Amino acid sequence: MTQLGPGRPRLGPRRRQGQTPRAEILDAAAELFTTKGYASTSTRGIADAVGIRQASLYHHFAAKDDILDALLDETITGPLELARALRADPAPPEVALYALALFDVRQLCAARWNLGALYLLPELRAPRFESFRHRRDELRGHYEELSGRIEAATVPPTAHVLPFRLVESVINIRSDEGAAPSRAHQLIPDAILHMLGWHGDVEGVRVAAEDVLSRLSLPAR
Amino acid sequence: MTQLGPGRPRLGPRRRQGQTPRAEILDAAAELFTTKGYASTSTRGIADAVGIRQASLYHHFAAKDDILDALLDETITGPLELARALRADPAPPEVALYALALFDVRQLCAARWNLGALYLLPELRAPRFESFRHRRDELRGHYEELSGRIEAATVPPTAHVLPFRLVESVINIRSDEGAAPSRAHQLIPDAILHMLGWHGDVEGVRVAAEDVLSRLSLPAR
DNA sequence: ATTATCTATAGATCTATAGATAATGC
DNA sequence: ATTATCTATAGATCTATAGATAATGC
Repeated sequence: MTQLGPGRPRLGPRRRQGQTPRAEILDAAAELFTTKGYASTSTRGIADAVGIRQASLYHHFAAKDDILDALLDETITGPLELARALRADPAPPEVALYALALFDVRQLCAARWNLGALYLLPELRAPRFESFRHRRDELRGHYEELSGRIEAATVPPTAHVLPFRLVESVINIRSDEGAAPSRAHQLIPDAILHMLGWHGDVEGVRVAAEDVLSRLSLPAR
Repeated sequence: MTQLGPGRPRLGPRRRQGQTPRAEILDAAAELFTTKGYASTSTRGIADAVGIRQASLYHHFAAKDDILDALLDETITGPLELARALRADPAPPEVALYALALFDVRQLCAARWNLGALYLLPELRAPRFESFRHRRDELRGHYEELSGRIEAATVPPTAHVLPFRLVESVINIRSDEGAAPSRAHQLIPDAILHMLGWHGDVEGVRVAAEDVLSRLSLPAR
């Protein structure tokens, strides 16, 4: 075992991705929370997956729910900041919506674990996670606002709630099929425009959306 | 307290919908599982919600997971049987898909609790629920098969995975907004056809789909 | 006799804390 | 001195079983 810094050595080898113990714990918790759920995952289970003792977790996180909160925070920050930036941007709504969906889908697909599945955990209704819920509600609001600004008389106005849901579906697809379809990056944003009854030049919107993303220097991670 | 049959009387009054103790337990469990999750709901919590002692649950269900399994079964049976019946039906694919989505959305919206949320519980990955997962996979397959049969060259073939996901989105909408949009019954099936690039007479498809549903005598419950 | 409840409890967790220990770094 | 781990354990659960009890029904 290579000793990398101060502190008593671990009994076993490192098993997890991540430079710091904190990152190792988050990686293990992400896998377990997304596959077994939050309450079904014990702190002992996380510690075993990391290769440390159960009590050692508490040197890095004060409580189990702080681990989940850190994961949620990590996942919502990117899309939420992009959505805020897009609101101040002159891009037309179909381009802004396309860019937001594209970025969001890319992040959901690229993550090592299916972190989006954390959003669907019933435990998030607990007061502890209220602040996360507010941030997610804000993101949802941005989607609905952009969707509502797209002119398409063929579709009823209630349809503006659906684009956000179509992006979310990437989570369920990954969850059921192990991975999202390889073309999801185009598929979902395209489907959003079709669904809203928008029949302009989708190809052109895609190019413009990529432009906006690089201009806002928020490339998908 | 009205004594309705044999057995030692309860200490407290009846609090739940349902004619039988079994139905009362399922009603309470549905509320708790959908709002707090499966693992976060204790058998004591269910018993308290019913108004009986924790141990009394075990007269009606051999184990906690049998309660969840009964709820899952109740919810998947309707749409799955409809999907099987539609496969043997001469209706064109856009009508069959519309009918299936309409029925499914209606059931998801009409249920007293948001039972669809049970489908998304991470605990369902456990071997215990394999048989339910198979039935759900079959339903998903029916959606994809029907979607693939709809001719619409404007959309890539991968899009056939999305109609099922758009129906599922009713679950998330109910979960986030307390209720589905009042027009969801039309909104989602219509959006599915638009999304697939199908530009025929949606009005006519809707009428035909209602016809198919009454012909198969599976009105939405 | 059968049924549905009750009381009591075993045994297995699970989270979090207290305090010891073994490294590094100043 | 600081850090990251370890051992040990308290106290609070939680699921499921054993066996008693109080109704109805034959």
